[in-house]
Amino acid sequence: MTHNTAPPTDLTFWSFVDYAVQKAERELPSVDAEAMRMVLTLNRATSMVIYDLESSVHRPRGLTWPGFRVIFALWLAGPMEAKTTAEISGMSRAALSALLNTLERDGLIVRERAEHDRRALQLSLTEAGYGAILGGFRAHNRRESAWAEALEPEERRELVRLLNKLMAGSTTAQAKFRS
Amino acid sequence: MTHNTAPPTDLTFWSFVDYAVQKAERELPSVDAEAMRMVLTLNRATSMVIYDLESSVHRPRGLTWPGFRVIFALWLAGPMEAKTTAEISGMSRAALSALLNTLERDGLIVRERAEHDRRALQLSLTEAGYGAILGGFRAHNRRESAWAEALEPEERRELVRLLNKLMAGSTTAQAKFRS
DNA sequence: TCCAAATCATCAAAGGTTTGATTAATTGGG
DNA sequence: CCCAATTAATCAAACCTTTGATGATTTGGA
Repeated sequence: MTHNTAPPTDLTFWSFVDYAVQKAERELPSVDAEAMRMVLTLNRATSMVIYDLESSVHRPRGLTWPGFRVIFALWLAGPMEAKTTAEISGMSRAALSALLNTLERDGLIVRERAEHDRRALQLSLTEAGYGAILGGFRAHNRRESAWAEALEPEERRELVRLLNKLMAGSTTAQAKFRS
Repeated sequence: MTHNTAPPTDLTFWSFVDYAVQKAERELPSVDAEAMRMVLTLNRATSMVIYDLESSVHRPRGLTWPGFRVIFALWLAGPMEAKTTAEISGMSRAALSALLNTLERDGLIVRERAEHDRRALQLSLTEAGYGAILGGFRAHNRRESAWAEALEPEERRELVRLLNKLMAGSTTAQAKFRS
């Protein structure tokens, strides 16, 4: 165990990436440092953006981040089966089930049995749910704009392109997906 | 409410971004579509990568994703105060407090009072914790490599540069940070 | 010196996530 | 036509996160 060299005392959420990559290379020479840096940076950037959106926009309005994602999906892809909602909002069916209890209790969505398949659930927004997403999304999008301003338009497109390419690679990488 | 046009029935986690951006523009003409696309894509890509790492590497080894982050930080930045651990692993002090109960119970870390300030907590890895991170991180880094292969080396560097620029902009954007 | 303000950690309540059952409904091959 | 396999949803237990409150310590200025 090589905990001898004292780490800088002023490590921050930002500066930790550089420090970690260098230290890991010394500790474990076989490490893929560039991959490590990429994943670490991706996580940090996303975590910052989401924390800002959730804490400054959605929580004050009574929604959690996952709650927002579901209402948002229902707003845009309109009444649909719960299975689809889970898929496009990126959560497991079990997680959605639990989340729907809260959203239903708060009067934002309605659960109904699907007609063609009595196992399936049909989800739709209530008027209150529609109102919540309209107001919430405007504020949400203003924060998105503020973040986006950090990059030039061309850089934003390039970032999106690279992220899409990364996601497309998940097949080759044999990534595990949420079921 | 304009839920008239039926959404495609084959929406997936991937394809939802394009659909959502277009629909939002029709629904709310004032929307900043490019910012929306950027944040949506950033979230999806990160969510896929983290889900893969957590479910294929860490959970099978008995660690959660947050648990891994803490052990990882302690491995690289050595014995340190809990406050610093929370900062560099990106969680609130309260969240870390709860998480430490599990890690301590599992014998991976040790909590001690700091000598210079009896309010503070000094955290360090146990031998078991050190063993867990060594094995876990190797597997973790192999998955990171697999993901990184989707991009050319130059593209990986550019992605990191853009993400860092985005984070740097959080100051200008007056983002809210975790306390 | 002394006490109010600041700082560190934990607690409590409400919520969301994961994995691994379990229950209900539908499907498809024999 | 019927039953086994599949599929949709929910449940249960264990965990992590958030916000807000509470208990210790330490600090800094009167």
